[in-house]
Amino acid sequence: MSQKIQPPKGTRDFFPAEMAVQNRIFGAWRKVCTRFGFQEYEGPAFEHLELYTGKSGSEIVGQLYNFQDKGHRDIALRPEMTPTLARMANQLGRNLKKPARWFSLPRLWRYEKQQRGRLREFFQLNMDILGSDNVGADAELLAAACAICQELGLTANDVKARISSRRLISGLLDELGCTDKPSVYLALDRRDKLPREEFVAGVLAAGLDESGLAKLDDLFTATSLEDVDKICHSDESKAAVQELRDLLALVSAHGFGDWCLFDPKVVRGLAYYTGIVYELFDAGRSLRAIAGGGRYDSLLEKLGGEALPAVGFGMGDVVIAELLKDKGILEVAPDGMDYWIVSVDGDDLKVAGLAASLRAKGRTVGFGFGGGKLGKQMQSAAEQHARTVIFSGSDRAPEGSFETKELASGTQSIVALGDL
RNA sequence: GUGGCUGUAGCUCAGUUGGUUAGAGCCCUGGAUUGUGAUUCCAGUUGUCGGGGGUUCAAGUCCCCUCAGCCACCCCA
Repeated sequence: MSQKIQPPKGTRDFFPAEMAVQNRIFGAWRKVCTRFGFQEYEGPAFEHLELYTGKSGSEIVGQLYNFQDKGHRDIALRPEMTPTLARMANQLGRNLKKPARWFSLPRLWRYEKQQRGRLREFFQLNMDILGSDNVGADAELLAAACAICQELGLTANDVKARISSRRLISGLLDELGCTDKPSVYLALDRRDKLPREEFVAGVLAAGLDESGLAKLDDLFTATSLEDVDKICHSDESKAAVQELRDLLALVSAHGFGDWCLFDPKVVRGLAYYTGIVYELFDAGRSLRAIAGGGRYDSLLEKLGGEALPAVGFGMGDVVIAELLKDKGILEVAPDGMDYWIVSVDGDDLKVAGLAASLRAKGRTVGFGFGGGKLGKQMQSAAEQHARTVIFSGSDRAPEGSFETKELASGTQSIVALGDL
């Protein structure tokens, strides 16, 4: 047993049963993306290491599968799709029709310790809109993320999109005299995990005073935009509040109002978000985030292209599959075939010829090789989930007709070849 | 990368304070059934007890290392 070579840590084998599940998730992703008018793109599975260190710094290398190729180039398996997207968009330059609605279903690799909902190799739907600074683009993506969950059989009772705004927090921090916003974002992102003293110390070190700290706490315990409006006074924050109101109205118009709620605790650790941010969670909050995204208006410029406003989100296949499993809606009925041919007289040529003529008509057809006992052949038909068995070489059917059996009902009949 | 828990047949698991030849169900194979499956009955195969080392007269059981899985931290693009 231990002699057998196991799959590498954090990877999965997809046997037909697992592959059917995977295809169901992929199917929902493609279906909804297409329904929303998005176009699919793909890039290389590996990129120059620089593409990732440029954006995230060299500490990211610890989380990457990277190596030197035979030409001594530093290469990394892609850990995310956005840098590739940015690179491709930059390549098109002014030829990029804006706004571009693009999606991709990349396989990604991250050198991390695996646990529930997090593996070293996984798939992640990426939906992005490039070239629009309109809040309608944010709403469109949020609606799409919810629509995917709906397509997979989930409801507003199962999934909640928690929405906030970097711009809102940024405006308040300016108002409070903050001198180091990135470290406050990090502290806020971990506010409920950090010991209170540590959180307070971090915030005070970033230039806020006691009253500023109290305001931050007020913001984080706010449950409505009305509360927030009373706390924040800067033009930037007021504009951000209005933007959130517009977003929620739009998402309601999209039909997903009850899937969404304002949650000032959503900050997202990532530095590059500039506007609205959101994360989708299972209602019980027992799993990791199902999806997360937001607006990143300065990222493409930072990666060497022209300034281009952008919004996007990512949804991994692992957490959503865990949730579907928990809900008991993960299993998919195996794809059966239309016909299974059972040979009565053992004439393989006859069977192959019959299969060919039915397949030419688009029927799905299977049969056992080399005939064998009828009972065994029938059992194979049942195992393959065939709907109908055709008996080939039966002397009970006239020339040009076949004896058939519906496996579900057990009823047998004589059917002309043209009617199969 | 840090810490905790777990590892027995293809799968799910039992295995007493260390004690002879390690068990059950499912699955699988064959038969009852030489022209009919998913029901039933009968028979049969299943293992370096994750791997390596140690303690002991004796280790699935105790100790150390290692590998793998789960959980929490870190991180979360």
